[in-house]
Amino acid sequence: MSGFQAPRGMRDLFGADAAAAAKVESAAYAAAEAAGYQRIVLPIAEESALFERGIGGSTDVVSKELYRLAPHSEESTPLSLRPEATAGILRAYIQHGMRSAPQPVRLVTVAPFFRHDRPQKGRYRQFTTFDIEAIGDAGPGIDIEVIELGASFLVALGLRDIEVHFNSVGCATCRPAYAAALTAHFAPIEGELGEVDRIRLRENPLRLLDSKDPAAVRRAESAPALPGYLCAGCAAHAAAVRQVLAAIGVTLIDAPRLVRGLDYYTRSAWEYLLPGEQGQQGAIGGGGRYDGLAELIGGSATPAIGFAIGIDRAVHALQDRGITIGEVVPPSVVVCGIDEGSLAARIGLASTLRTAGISARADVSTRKIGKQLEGAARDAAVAVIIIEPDGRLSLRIMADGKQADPADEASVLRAVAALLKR
RNA sequence: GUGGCCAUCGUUCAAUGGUUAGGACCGUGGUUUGUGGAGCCGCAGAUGAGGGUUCAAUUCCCUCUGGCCACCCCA
Repeated sequence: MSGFQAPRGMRDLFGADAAAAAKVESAAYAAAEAAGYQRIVLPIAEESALFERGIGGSTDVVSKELYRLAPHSEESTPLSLRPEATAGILRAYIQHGMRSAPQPVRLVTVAPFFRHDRPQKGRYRQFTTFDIEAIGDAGPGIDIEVIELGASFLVALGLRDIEVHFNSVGCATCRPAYAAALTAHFAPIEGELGEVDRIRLRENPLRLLDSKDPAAVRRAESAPALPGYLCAGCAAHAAAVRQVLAAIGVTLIDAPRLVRGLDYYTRSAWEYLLPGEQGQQGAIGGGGRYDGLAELIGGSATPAIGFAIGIDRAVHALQDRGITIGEVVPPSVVVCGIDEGSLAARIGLASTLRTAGISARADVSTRKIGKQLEGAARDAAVAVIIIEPDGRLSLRIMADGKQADPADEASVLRAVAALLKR
């Protein structure tokens, strides 16, 4: 068992796992496209500066987890593997002048992303997410559309007990005042805080609300609440989102301490959570509004909103609940032959069947017919076509073992088509 | 990135400081050489890597690699 292994935190997906992931991916595209979102396929790498400026140089995602590519030559611009989708999508929006298209521009992608984090179940260095971005609309209507789209996608997958935790993190005008209030609130106990929390106190006090440190948790209970500090615009926006979602049957759970990890979020911020799941499994996705991001990366002011749902985590959650979403489906017809000379005929006939829209494979072995039938039976084939030494074809129905008398190709093709139609 | 637990055929479990590391599943071949998932009989396949201790290491120690858990972070 020596030799090469897949890199740490990166997996080989095959068999049922690959089938499930593919199914979730196609369900994601179907859900998004049905709602008017168009696919966008982006480079797997971008200029490092895009992520540094867009996501925030002080975030863990950029400061510690970014896969920076070794420069190929002295002139080359530093590139990094994408750790998330939003920055790249907004870059494409700006680059291609999508602001002259009808707004909002609705985009969807299901793609792999890379973060150099310590791997764990549900947390991989290469992971796949389902991303939706709606760019160019300040909401709150589009907020509601996007939040509902993600929630109903997860419910339709079979995760009926998904919870939507919602908060408003304010905007550039109201958040500074709240941050100052939090700093003032936690400052008296600075000495009791851990090192990490002390840094947060200085750099991003909102994160203190997320701390697991007992001292910080206790202090957080009496912390001022964000809603009280929202400006009139943000408060009205959040109220509208809550009200309309309630009206259409999407229950929001208020999460005043929910603070998304990336710096660019404004106003609406939410997470899709599975209650009762341990570790990484619970946080299946999250989203937010990022009205300031376009300007940060050199575009004109453009409001935007989006979410990311982890495909890997969704698959794990489904598997943990015993929900089968995808399985390997072998071809329904196997073409066997009595003697080796029939190989060309076997492969040719299998191809003909496929052209006719029937899934089929040839048995390309030199095994005896009994072994060939055994293989077909294990693949749960519906029918087997046996090429007789004289070139005629026998159709055998696997369910009952009935085998018709040898016939010509045209009539066998008709019989197979009729059989599979039932 | 910090701390902890773990590592035997493809899978799942055994065993052991000392001849050929065992079973089950899976795979593969045979089963009077042209008719199926069973049965029977075969075959193949592992101590993650590198060091060390020892007469002897898969077993003890160290490092690395990888997995999992908590933290962190987030999808």
